[in-house]
Amino acid sequence: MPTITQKNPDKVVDLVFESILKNRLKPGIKLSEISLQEEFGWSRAEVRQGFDKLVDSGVLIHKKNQSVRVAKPTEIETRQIYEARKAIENSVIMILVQKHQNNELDLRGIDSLVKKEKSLHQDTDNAKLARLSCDFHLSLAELCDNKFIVESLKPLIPLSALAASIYADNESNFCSFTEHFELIEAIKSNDLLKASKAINSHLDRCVESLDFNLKATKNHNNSHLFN
Amino acid sequence: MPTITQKNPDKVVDLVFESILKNRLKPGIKLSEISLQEEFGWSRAEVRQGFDKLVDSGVLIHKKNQSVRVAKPTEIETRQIYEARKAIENSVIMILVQKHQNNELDLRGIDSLVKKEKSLHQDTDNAKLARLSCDFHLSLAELCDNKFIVESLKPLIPLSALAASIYADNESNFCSFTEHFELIEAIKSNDLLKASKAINSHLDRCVESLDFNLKATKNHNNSHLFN
DNA sequence: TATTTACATATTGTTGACAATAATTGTTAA
DNA sequence: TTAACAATTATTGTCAACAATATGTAAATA
Repeated sequence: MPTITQKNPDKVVDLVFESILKNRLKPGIKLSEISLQEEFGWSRAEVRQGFDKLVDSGVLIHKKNQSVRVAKPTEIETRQIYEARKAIENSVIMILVQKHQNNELDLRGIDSLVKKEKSLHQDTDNAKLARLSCDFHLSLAELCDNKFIVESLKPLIPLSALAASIYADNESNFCSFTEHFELIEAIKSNDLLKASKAINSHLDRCVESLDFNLKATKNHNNSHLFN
Repeated sequence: MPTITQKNPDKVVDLVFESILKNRLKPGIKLSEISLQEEFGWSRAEVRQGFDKLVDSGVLIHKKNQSVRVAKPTEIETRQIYEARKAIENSVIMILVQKHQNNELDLRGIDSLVKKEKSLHQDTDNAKLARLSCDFHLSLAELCDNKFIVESLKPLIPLSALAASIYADNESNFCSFTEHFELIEAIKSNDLLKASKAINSHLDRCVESLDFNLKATKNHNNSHLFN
């Protein structure tokens, strides 16, 4: 975690991202500028700037003169999101294998992440598990030391979480920690092809495990959105 | 080209992108909110919103209380930019080959783009050629029908142009149209591996053709920034 | 001449006010 | 009761004013 001082609009972005990953902010929920202004003491302009960024990344939807809403990815969009993730993350893994081959890769952070996933899986704490799973994918990207790659992937993670929130009947095994483990093993084995197959099939299985007929059956309440 | 009505902040973004691709806006140039306000009749707030987006994408740099400046990618950043482009564009090409295998790909637009490149190359019109070259890469991405992929790639194109503006001694053959032609041929041959090699080596050669020692030798003037 | 200092100007940062629009509530009539 | 309409409230859209900061200029000093 970088400790650079963060402007309030960026705090808005992080808050919304975080709340989505925690499955507090669900697809379609309305977010008013004033509510955040009052809850966190930020000015309307600052909240608005944060919302603008989130709209740009596709995580929030904005129609003129209406409050922004949390995105509700359609089936087509969900498939596009995962296609884009495969595009980026496959390259991420290729870069990491090459780094590992050159002994330039420190996987200790990732290892401990997977361990945490394993232990939480036994406790069946779904919310935290989903959160860790997202961290896993973003942490891999960050190991590339390439901010452009990280920024490309970043918005796709909360979007995936939103898709899961709509279409995953059982979010616990939606993004499997055993596959994460296998992926790390593939990197450690310095086998490009094996690693490529691991990430692709992992992301493919994430989509396959979704049931796009579940759609509107889930209903959500608006309490305790942010914590 | 979609003809949806565009808000002024987005017009600011497009204007800056366009001016960079035309090589009018060069690395390090200062852009004041007021100048754009006066030149195009937009309000300061609108210009500011556009600038915010451009800062997010890395195309503009913003230090507190100072005017935004056009980014000056360092050597390391330039290599990262192209690494990210390889990540995304390699997947773009893979998707296009698969589409072509299924007869789902209309390459006529791209074909005519490459033809234009060829003819302009004979006229040695550098500015327009560089512009077309950028269009080529973005058009390929758009053929994927995946807005998330397009949005990931989009900011990397003007950043590449800025890098070229600093480090390319001769921008005419910096991004070679013959390689673009070969790339399209590879897609048409339905050969995944050939196409993958074509895009990777093309982007590699773009970086290799740069001279990172040229740096500060070029000086720029500030007239006629936008047209 | 070169450097510093003080002053004046220009630009950005922030906020608040007001207008425009949407969402909600209330009322009436069928 | 329900539907349609009107009135009210709440929220967003826009802009302008002022404060804070940086930049540019010119005088003063060594």
